[in-house]
Amino acid sequence: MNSSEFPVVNGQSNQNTEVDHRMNVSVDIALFTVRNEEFQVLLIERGINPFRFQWALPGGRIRSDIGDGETPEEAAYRELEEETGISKDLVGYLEQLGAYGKPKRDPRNRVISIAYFGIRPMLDDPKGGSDASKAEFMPVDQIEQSLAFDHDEILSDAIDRARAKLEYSTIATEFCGEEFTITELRKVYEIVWGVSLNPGNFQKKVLSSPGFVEDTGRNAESSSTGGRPARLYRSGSAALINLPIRRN
Amino acid sequence: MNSSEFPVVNGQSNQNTEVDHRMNVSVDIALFTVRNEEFQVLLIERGINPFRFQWALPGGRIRSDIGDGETPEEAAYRELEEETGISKDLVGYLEQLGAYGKPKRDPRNRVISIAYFGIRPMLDDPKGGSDASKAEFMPVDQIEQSLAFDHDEILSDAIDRARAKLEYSTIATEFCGEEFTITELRKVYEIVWGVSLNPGNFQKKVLSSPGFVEDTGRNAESSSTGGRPARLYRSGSAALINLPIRRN
DNA sequence: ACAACATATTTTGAAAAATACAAGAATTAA
DNA sequence: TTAATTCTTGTATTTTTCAAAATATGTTGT
Repeated sequence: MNSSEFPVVNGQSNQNTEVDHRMNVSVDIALFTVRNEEFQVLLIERGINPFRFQWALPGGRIRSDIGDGETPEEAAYRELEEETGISKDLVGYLEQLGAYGKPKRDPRNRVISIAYFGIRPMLDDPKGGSDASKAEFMPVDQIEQSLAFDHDEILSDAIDRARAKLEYSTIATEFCGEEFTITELRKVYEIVWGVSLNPGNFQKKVLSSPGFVEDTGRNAESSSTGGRPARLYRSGSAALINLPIRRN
Repeated sequence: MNSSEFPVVNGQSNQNTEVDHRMNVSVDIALFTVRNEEFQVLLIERGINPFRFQWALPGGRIRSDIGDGETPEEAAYRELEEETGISKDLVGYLEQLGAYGKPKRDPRNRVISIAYFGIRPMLDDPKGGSDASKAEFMPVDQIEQSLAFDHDEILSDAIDRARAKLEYSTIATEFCGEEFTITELRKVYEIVWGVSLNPGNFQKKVLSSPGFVEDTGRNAESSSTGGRPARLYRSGSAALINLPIRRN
């Protein structure tokens, strides 16, 4: 089946090796948070064509002129800060979603994009990007227009990934602050999944999963609405939970 | 935090746009099978430097000179066939694993690799690649030397992914032929996970998972060693199973 | 040929574990 | 005291595990 009689090796085609197959490689980041009881994602408004004035995921090209060259993950953090002002230490979690490489995904030229999905803890400050570019967290189910490039597809995959990871991992704690109550954690599940969960069962499940959360020994400040003060927990050492939390 | 006062947009850095950041993009494929009661992966022996005579995952560059340009997945199938003679229709399953982009992963120049993980049904024929290059299925736990490039890392991730997917998906059936017995399916789990499972419980779990398998109404040919003839099943319509199969 | 045994698949049953649902107890503000 | 909220407990149901038995065939010995 091989058109050549020579062994073919990785990273080296059997075509004329003078042919330049290089292409642009970019990163795109779907950074999620829970704010205002909503599952939100960070978007920027594009300032130039193509897709000028349309919303897009933050991102940009991986640069080869920084040191020995940057890793895709380094590029993701750099672009996130450049475009939205959110620095690496404000990102609680980042993992690669995958590569998106349809030939025409960028109308200008061939660009392969490595997409990341990340989580930023919910904070009280409602501010978006800190620089001139327009960057905003927007509720994922209230995005009316379609996003630039293939970012609708990337965002859809990222949402699926985020929802799936809640089941069998402890990343839900990344949406919370340093310390949180079980109810706050449950609200993350309820908001991201769009369901309601039985508080008692949820509490039992979380506290019986070894390493999910760690008791701080202190209680949360009692709210102005009364009620028994909730215990404060912090994130535990486990990354995975053996018995999944179900969505129903 | 942004060093520029201009809005920064996706796929377009705020640097001098004349700078060429393009790089080579390749695909690598970890194609698994179960043969000879072993969990095996397809490897090729490299014919040229770097890493000459070392084993590597099959793969190669995405080409931009084919039609409008090929998708990464098309490149994966093409490279697989070119390097090992295994055509697309012999691959039961293929999914993207992720992008690997450490700056020095290829000593010659910057190459981003998009890795795929695939499954080929177990077949009786023991042949490897059909062309001049040396391609062989090798048991994953008997790979002594380290692989070329960062393929050890890619293979390790692919193995993890394959093992994890058995739990909550029906891809185990992709390791089997068109028709199979429950015991054959159980052996896939046992071999890939390296555990032994209770036959009765496994049977109950599989048959009670809607759409996992479909009864053909026929039995397998009785073996020469005696025993009750096993019922023949084929793969069902479901891709996911709600209650996972546990490794224990 | 036929009984007795071996081998392998499939089914059944009971104990244990996990889950869902519901109710109640604890704590504090109003 | 009442209301609101968190935390705990109890019970019925579902799932899972472990073990044994039933089924269906091949092999061996008489």
